[in-house]
Amino acid sequence: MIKVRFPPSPTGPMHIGTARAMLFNFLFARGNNGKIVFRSEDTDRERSKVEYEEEILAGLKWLGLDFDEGPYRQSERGEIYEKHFEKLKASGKIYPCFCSAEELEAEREMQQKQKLPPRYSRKCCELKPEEIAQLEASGKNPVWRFRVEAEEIRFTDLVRGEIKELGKNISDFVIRKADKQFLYHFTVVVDDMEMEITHVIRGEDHLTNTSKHIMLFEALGAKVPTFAHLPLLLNKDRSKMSKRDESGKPATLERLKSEGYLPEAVVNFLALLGWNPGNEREFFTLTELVKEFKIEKVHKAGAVFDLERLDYCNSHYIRKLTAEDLAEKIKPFLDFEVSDEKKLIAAVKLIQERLKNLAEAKQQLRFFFTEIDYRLDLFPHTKMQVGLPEAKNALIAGLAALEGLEDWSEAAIQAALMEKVTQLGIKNGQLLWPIRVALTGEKFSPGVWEIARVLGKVETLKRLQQGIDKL
RNA sequence: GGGGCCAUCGUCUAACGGUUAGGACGCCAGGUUUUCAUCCUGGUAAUAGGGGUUCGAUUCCCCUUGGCCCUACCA
Repeated sequence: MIKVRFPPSPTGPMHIGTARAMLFNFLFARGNNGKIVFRSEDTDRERSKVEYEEEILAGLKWLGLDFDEGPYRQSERGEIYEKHFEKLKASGKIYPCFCSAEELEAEREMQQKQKLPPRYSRKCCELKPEEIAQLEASGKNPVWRFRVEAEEIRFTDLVRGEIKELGKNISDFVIRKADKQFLYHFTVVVDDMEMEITHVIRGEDHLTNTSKHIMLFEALGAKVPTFAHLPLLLNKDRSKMSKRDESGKPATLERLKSEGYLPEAVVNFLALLGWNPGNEREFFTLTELVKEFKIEKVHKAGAVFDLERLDYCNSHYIRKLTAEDLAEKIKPFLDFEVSDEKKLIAAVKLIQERLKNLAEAKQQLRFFFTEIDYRLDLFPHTKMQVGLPEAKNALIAGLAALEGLEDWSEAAIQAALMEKVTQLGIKNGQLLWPIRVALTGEKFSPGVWEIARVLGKVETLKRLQQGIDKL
C-alpha cells in the first residue's frame, strides 16, 4: 500500500513550489492507488500560524487536490516525539550539548579557514553523567544532538538514481532545542514512520537532508521509505524561486488566483514543469495527469517558472469555458456594477478569445457597462487616413445608417454600415475606426457590430451622438 | 570553505549510441481583419568547454566551467 504526504509548513501563504510538490505527490498516489496524509509541520512556533494552514488547505481545494488523512499538526504530537526521543536517548544515539552559539560560530569559522568539513567538534559528546548533571543544575538547558557515524549512506532516489554521502561530512545535527522543542529533521522522520509513509516525494532542497533522515529512521528501527526528489522551481535568473519571484511579486498560489489564473491551468502548467509524458501533448486535466504521470520520467534539472507560458495555458482553459461560466468567474474581478446578466454574458463572449487571465477582463468589459470618456486624439488614424474632420463625418454617416435600423442584429448592423461605406466610396476602416472609438473610448476592442449589438440601439446611437458633439 | 545534485534553442522540453537535433511558449516576417487580439503561413534559435570509449556520442566515462541545494537551537 502506497502512502505519501502533504507536509506544508504553515509559516506563510502557500508557495507555488509547495503546491507543485503536493501535486506530484497527488499524481503519484492517485495513480498508484495510494493514500495521502496532510500534515502541518508547525514546529517553528514563532512563524507558524493556523491562518496559514487554513490558507494552504483552501489552496489545495482550489487546485482539486484532496487527501485521505489529517490534517495532523506536529504541534499536537509532542507525546509521540517524546516517546521516540526517550528511545534514542536510551540507545545512546543522541547526546546533550551545552555549547553556546558563539562557541559554535567560532568553530565553524575555524573549520572553514582550514578547509575542513563544517562539523560539530563533539566537545559535549565526552561529557560524563555527573558533568551533565552539574551543568543542568546550574540552570543550563542543553540541545540534543544525533551522533552521526562516519560511514557512507546510500539510497536510491526514484528520480535521481543512486545517491551517496559520507557521514564524516555531516555534522551531529540538533534534533531538540534548548527550549525542548523538537526540530524538523526529527519530527518528519518520526511522523513518516508513525504514519507509515512509503514514499517521500519532496523538493530537491531536501536531497542532502535525506542522509540525516535515513540515519534517524535506522536509529529508530524503522523501515526507510523510498525517496523521490523533485527538481526545484526557478526564477528567470535561475535562482531558487523562494518567497518572491524576480519581479518582486510573491510566488504564492494566492497571487496566481488573484491574477485570474484558472486552477486547471495552474495544475496543467505545474505538472509540465519538470515532467512530461514523453509525447508532444500539452494539455491535460487533473484526471488525465493522474493517468499519465510516471515518477520515473521526472527531470533532474530545475525548471524556470515562466509566466508567459502560464498565460498561454490559461487562455486555453479560458476558451474552453462556456460564456456563462466564464462570466461567473469574471464577476469577482470587476470593479463596476453589472445589472444586466445577459449583457455581461454577451460581452464576455466577445472578449473570451482575447483573454489571458480573468483579471484583464475588467479593462476589456468596462466600456460596456460604464459611461465612457476618451481623448479626441484617439480618432485620427494614419493608416486609415482619418483625421478629426473625417472622423466627425464618419460618425454622422454611421448615425444616419443606424438610426432607422429596425433589426438590431449583428448582420443587420454590419449590412447597414457596409452599405454606407459603398455609398460614400470610402475604405471600411475610414467609417468603422471612428465609430469603434466613439463606442468604446478604447484603443483596442472587438469589432464594431459585435459591440453595437451588445450595447443596444439606444446606447449605440447615444455614443455616436456624443462623439459628434465632442468633435 | 566542505559535501551533494544538475547541465539540449531565451523558456518548457523530445530524441533504443545512428534524426536535416523534433515540438510548444516567446520573438520576427507575411497573410486575413475596421484597430488590437484571434486565426493561417513562414522564419529565428540549442546539445557549456575539453578529453576519452566507439565505425559512430546530445546520449556512456573523466576533467574543467557554470548553476542550484545542504552546511541553523528554520523547514
